[in-house]
Amino acid sequence: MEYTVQKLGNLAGISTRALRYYDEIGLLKPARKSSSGYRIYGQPEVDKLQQILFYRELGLELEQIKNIVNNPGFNGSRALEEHREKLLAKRMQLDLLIINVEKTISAKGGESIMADNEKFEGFKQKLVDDNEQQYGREIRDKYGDDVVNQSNAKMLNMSEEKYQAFTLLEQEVLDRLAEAVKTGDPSSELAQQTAELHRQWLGFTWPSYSKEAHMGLAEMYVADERFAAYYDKVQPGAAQFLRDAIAAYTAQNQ
Amino acid sequence: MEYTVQKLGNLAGISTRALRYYDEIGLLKPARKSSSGYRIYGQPEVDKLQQILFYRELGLELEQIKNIVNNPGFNGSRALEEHREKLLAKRMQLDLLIINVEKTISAKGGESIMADNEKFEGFKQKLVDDNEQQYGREIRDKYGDDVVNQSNAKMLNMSEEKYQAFTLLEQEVLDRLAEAVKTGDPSSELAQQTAELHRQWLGFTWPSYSKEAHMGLAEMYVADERFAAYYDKVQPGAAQFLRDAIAAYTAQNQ
DNA sequence: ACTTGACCTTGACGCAACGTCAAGGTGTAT
DNA sequence: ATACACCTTGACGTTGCGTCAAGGTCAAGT
Repeated sequence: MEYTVQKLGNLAGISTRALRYYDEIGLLKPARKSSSGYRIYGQPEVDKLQQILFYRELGLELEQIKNIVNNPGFNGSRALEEHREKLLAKRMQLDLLIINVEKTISAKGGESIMADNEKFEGFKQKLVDDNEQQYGREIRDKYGDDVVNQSNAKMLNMSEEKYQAFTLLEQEVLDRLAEAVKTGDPSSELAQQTAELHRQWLGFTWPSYSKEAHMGLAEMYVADERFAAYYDKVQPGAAQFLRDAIAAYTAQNQ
Repeated sequence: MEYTVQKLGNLAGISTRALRYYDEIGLLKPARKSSSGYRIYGQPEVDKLQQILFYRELGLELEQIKNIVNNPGFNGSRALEEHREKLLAKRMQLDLLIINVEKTISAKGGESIMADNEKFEGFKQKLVDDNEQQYGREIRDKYGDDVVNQSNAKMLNMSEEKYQAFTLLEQEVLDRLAEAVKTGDPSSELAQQTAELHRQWLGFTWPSYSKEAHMGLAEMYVADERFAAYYDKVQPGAAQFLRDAIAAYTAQNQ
């Protein structure tokens, strides 16, 4: 089946202007031009447009999309698998915002206290995630990790060194957590070290620290299974354990 | 606590440039200016910025956001409730895309057939949803439904009359489904009428119809509980029933 | 007091991704 | 031939900043 700009635009839900623009920039060329000059698109273009729309949804710039889909080595199936992963990640990021708004509602109702930095939970993560979507895989493969890390660091207004320390500390939290969980005791030395490391990690993105906010975040980790999953990859029950460790940590440092 | 542009920008994950721009357009004015001309923000501005970021996340233009948050009647708590609703809707819309990519992967693997129009499921819904976020509540309240419906119709490249018919038919499907489900028989006259109405509804957005695609969509309705919920609001089990009705309908019209 | 580096200001240019409009050609049904 | 929907190219304009320049301010260290 063949499509002119309006048919294809209707099919996909984009404007004819966008299709002409995509032609102009070399992102999506029509299969051919009719004798009267009309753009005629075919099946391969339909499939390619689908890919383009997924990439666009994930926040990539058109020039980037162009470089990806027009690469001779482009693999449509593999790309689809990646879209899926990234859409799931985007969904999780959206979940962060939903939880944020729910917490803010709760705080507004006087049921809890919310620190200023908590009010922006999710938005900053979105920065890094969006940056990762845009530059992550392709650029890492091509230029190595530094370019992306620099960009992520910039997003969070950190030096590259600081960002590296940030990500290393995150890994250390996970590693220490894995060990601590084996003790089965959230107030054990290892568990308290984990909580302290976690606190240090928070220091990178929080302008100020409070035990309440720390505890609030820990509660969030277990309040929703989607976030518990991040820590439970270390060990089932690790998110709960970390919450308890933080509870002990914040109570002890009162 | 008070913040200068960089502190507030770091807190919220936005650039100093954005904050200055927001000041410039009157969206977010600082609490005061220091003797040296520095912008100084306080607690009310922090809360307001959070609201702005939620609206921005939901796709509203800054001018629109400005009109909303600077309205003397603006109610922060009510706004937060609305953010929550809309974020959940956005999440559902994202789920559509995830299911689409999963179906495309399946089709690529030869496990199923996928029509061209199915490849863009979710993207077109995104158009209407985004439009609704931008213009829905406030404009409907202010000017009535027609302005938004016109805009939605334009999004889907329909006349206003066609869009009205489209939305009315959608309601009719739900109404007929409610009745049909009471028969308990997916091949009953009522159930088959429902499936026929559903097919007509699809005719508004699909350039071509196929039984396979129809069946595929019906499977989607029950494959994921998040979408089943849309039909199950009629009656628990209605999504399943509709799927079965469509199965009978497409088998019978073979 | 002076220096240094981080942070602040205003002003201005430029960009991505189109939306909109104008002028004129094409296809199809009546 | 007419009418209407759709096509083309060309061009201007918009939104929301990113980036840069020039110069002022703040705070800690010497």
